[in-house]
Amino acid sequence: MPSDNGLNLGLLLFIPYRAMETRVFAALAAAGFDDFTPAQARVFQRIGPGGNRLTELAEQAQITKQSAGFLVDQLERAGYVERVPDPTDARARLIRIAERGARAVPLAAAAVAEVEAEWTALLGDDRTDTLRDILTELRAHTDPWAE
Amino acid sequence: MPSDNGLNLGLLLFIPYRAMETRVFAALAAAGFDDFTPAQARVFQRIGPGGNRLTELAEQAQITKQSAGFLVDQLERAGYVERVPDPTDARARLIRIAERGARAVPLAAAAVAEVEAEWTALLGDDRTDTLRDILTELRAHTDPWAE
DNA sequence: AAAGTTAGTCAGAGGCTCTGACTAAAGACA
DNA sequence: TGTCTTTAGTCAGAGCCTCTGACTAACTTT
Repeated sequence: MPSDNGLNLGLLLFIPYRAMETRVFAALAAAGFDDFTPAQARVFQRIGPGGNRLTELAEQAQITKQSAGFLVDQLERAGYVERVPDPTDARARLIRIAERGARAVPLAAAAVAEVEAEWTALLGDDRTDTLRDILTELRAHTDPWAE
Repeated sequence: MPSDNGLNLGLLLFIPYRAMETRVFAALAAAGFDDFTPAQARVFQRIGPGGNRLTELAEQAQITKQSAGFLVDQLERAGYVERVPDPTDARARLIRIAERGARAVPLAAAAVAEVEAEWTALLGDDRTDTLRDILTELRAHTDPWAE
């Protein structure tokens, strides 16, 4: 599906995304956080400071709540997240980052920062800022979850 | 894994990528090409004009050759690709786009173009060009397959 | 000619995601 | 209040995807 000018933007977006994911994974695995999968991480990544309901995580990750539940079960068993009752709704529970998860987060953030720094060294400050701006703008258009 | 300035670049790249993929899928499904999966498409997408060996497709898609073989089997059964002997190596076969696949390609390209046009309308010509330039530069750094 | 490498397949296991059906709690409303 | 509808989440089952390990056949190197 080429465009008139090189690869299509979809694939062009995917390639660095994949590179980032691989790097963050490798960094976490090297630090002993090797007992989770990419699919679990994609859910984990969406958990906000106050916790989220399963349905929210499912919608944001664009998977069914059954799939999200399956992944959260595993994250919970591995100690990355915990489920606590939602005080405002007895049907729901909030999924929160648990102790082991909280230890992984700064390592992941550091790995992200490292990759971003590499990219900035390559592109320069201005173009990196521009990239972030453009992607943020695109997000507002393509992601119903943009704040 | 937030950065100091909004979402991390990984997620920011992923969101529009996903949007593009979803749109292309929907367009193909609407035209009757609904008998293939995202995983199959990610392999199909890498097939070049002269065909490719299974191992090449596997490496580019970053999956094992067993997985690639599994997906190509299905694409072949559905008529999207065909395997022909590689004249230069009797062990290998070239995977080429077959008749049904060839009919899908222009539809996919049109869907990509439509989404890119939407994005251009949003961002403007200059910023779209800039985005493509930056991503192409990033690709050279993150993708061993960059030509 | 022998040894090592490469292309691809077979077999088996486990992980991911889906659809459909279900329970329980919440919200709407007469 | 009591009923109806919606929403949060789970259970069950099926199919798809991906991996590791082991293997065959053909090519390359020595």
